[in-house]
Amino acid sequence: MRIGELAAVTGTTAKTLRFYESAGLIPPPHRSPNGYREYSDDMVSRLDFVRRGQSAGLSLAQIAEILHLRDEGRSPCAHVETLLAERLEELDRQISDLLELRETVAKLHESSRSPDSSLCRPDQVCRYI
Amino acid sequence: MRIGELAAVTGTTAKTLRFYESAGLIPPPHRSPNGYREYSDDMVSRLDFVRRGQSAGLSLAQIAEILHLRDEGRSPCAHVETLLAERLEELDRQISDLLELRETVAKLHESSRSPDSSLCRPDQVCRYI
DNA sequence: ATGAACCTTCCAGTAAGATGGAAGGTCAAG
DNA sequence: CTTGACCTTCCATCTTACTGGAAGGTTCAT
Repeated sequence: MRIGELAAVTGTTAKTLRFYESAGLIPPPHRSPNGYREYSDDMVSRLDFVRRGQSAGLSLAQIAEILHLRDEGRSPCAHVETLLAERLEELDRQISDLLELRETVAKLHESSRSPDSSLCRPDQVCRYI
Repeated sequence: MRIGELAAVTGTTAKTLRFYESAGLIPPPHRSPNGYREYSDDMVSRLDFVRRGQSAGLSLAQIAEILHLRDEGRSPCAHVETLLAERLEELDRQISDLLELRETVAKLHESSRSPDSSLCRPDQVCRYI
């Protein structure tokens, strides 16, 4: 199948697939005599894996690592477990950071809703922040 | 005060201050005869405001908007309230997205911890993702 | 007079994941 | 024969908030 069809099947674009190739996520495919990329069917599942990896919050670089392990015939299981554990820790950090920020912003917003603009003095930028 | 001193006082760098000037966050200051930037003391509070705005999760562009309103002599209160409300909505969206993602990743990670590698088949990239 | 510590401008690059466009080749249908 | 839908490469751009470095001017202490 050619790049446009593969893109349609996997819900992405030809542009993105060429980018994925340059990023090492998919191997350079065979070329037809006219120079067109010609993909085999198993690229579909590989790209599905990429999409699932992204849904799991992994970066393309991490997804590429996993794929490369597999390409070398090695089982990526242990590495995947590590990546997922790290991602989980990072998510917990991000979430608690955002919750803290949310509290800060909520307080600022609450105070900004009291329409007591007499307290708004020109010698400061904004009393709410 | 010169740029290095202002940077030290406000906890940033001369490089960043020049960048802030180019981004319209601080006005171009007077220059000494030798061409050095010469800042007045009220730049300190302006930069403190920038830092507080960032702590509230506002972008430099949003902070610049607020400062420009104030620079025009207009009260930014109403605009600030809108910005904070939008930021709060966005934070809620981000947080719930991350919580959802955390659930997904936690499940994947849990299943990846069962060391049943007999299920790891070479014809798929990784059964965990 | 010389070295350190400032300052200046300008240009380039970083992360991440694409996206847009130019200029051109290929192929099938009408 | 031409139109339209594909495909190719390469280069530039987007976002955000800086950061690095080159090449050079200024000031102060020793």
